[in-house]
Amino acid sequence: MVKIKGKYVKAAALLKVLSHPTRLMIISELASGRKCVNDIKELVKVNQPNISQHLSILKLNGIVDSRQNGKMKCYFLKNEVMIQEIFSNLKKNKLI
Amino acid sequence: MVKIKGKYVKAAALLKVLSHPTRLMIISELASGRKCVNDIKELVKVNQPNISQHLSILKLNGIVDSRQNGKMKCYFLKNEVMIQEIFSNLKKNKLI
DNA sequence: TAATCATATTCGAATATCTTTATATCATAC
DNA sequence: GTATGATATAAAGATATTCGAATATGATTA
Repeated sequence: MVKIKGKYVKAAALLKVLSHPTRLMIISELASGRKCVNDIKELVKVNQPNISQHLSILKLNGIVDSRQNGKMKCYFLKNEVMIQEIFSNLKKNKLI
Repeated sequence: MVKIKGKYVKAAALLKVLSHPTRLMIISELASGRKCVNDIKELVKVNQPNISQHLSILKLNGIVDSRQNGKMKCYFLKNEVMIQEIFSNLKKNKLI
């Protein structure tokens, strides 16, 4: 009766990516539309390298993607439906 | 336009508790009914102190509760609706 | 009470994560 | 090309997490 642990490892990894206040706030901001790094930095009130690092983690984990926009770089949610669902779940449960 | 960061801190804290494969597996097992520590240990295939540690984290964070049952201790999901929702969400998105 | 089964706690080592500071890269304008 | 604005990366230090080993506590029965 061995459960397939791999799935839990993957799910846990995604949840871990989501389990940081700054990253949740970034996702929340991107849920209302794509934004460039400087905007996100202003909205989330975290210094620039740190924002970049968190964006990098989100991107590596397939949660956001980015596109160059002049000398700025815009980030947006990649799998919006899934994230929206997880977010509506958190909201429904009064977690955000 | 400052967002209330506190909520994100709380939500992130909950997600962090969920973001461990062993804890996800424990929750998954408890989703089908209360079980005592030894049963969980067998199902999840983790040594006893480690199971106890994870159960303790889950309990401290209000995800499970326990009741003494003879010389055994049974654990069960505390806020089943919320957990079921988060789980059905993960399942729907093929994460577990 | 002593023995035993069941579970919990403590501690240390290894590892991972987070933040800050400094520096590097990249795209554009001049 | 160089300068500048925007973003990324690297290194370092601080903190947190995880696990296993040893030990402790708790409940029950003899």
